[in-house]
Amino acid sequence: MERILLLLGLLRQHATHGYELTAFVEGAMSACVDLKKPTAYFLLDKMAASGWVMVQETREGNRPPRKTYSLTTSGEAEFQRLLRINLAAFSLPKLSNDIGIAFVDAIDKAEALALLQTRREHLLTQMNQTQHAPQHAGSLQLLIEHQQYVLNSELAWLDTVILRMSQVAT
Amino acid sequence: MERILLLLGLLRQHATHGYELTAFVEGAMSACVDLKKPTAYFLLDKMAASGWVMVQETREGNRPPRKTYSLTTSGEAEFQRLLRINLAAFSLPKLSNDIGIAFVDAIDKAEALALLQTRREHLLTQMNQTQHAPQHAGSLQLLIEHQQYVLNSELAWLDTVILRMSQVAT
DNA sequence: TTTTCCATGTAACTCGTTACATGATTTC
DNA sequence: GAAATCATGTAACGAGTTACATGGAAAA
Repeated sequence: MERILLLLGLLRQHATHGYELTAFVEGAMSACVDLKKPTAYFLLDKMAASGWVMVQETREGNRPPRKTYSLTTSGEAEFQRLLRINLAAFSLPKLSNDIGIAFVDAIDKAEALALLQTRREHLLTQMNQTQHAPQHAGSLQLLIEHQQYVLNSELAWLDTVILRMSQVAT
Repeated sequence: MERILLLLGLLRQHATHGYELTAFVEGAMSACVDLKKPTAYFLLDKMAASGWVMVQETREGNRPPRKTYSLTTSGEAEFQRLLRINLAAFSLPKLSNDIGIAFVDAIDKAEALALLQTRREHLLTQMNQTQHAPQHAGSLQLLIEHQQYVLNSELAWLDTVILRMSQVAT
């Protein structure tokens, strides 16, 4: 549902074909969005079948033909509907990645600290990637800002855990 | 994989049957973990087939028989393996719930602010539930603390977005 | 000349959920 | 007497991923 909203929102800004769409999502938005090519093509088909987008095939020379999608009136309506639902809702993804944290005390303190340092480096790598992400127009940029904000706060939390742990007796 | 780690970790603390396990997870841990009964039963079967747990059936009177699971040596080894992988890794769930944020500017400022207020209330409700969650032993408690920390930081972020938006011209 | 890019898809698979089935037993 | 609790599962479904297929064109 978020993915449909995303595709409708992007197509609303300007009509494009699937390849360009997925290239943009997997490129410039890869830091905060996960949408693979087959899923995108599948959803675009579905959206066309639902009448939310119009398809127009174009062929430039001998290149593989493009299917250019553009929002219909009912597509705009669906976008507005999904947008309202999404903005009003809030749900944290449970069971994210820290089940391990719940059982840290099952292993040696020194090794646990080393593992958490590795985790910390992965986090830093992701922060780095996010900072090198290209600038976006308007509220699209909020997505990236949020991602950066979350990574920052996760780093702060991890550091308090590491600190607490290194102070406690083995 | 996180779910297997969770089940192994809980069974390591003390052997139980599926019903009690799922009752605990869906009750005391419901704030930070999502694991439904059928999934749990399915995974317990799988874990037994993999030799990570031993099954012992007991029947009390005319009650439905219980299958009590207890960790084997290879189960403990698998737990240790998964724990190390999980602690060292880090990955944020992408496309969480704020695709809508990316398209806020597609709707009227006043309505957007109202929708975000609704979102804020959902957030507060979740914070409330988390604060009423029972205390856990040892590092299990860290899971809940993290959840509370994340909710707090999400609230702070949402408030900056609301503030920024209410200051900007329509 | 081999790799990468363009452009679209299909098929098989994994993982998890929802809804349902069963049947005795305690609680209201 | 009806509803909730105990205790385990099955079947159908949905959403998304990976791996693969195709085939020309541009770049290295």
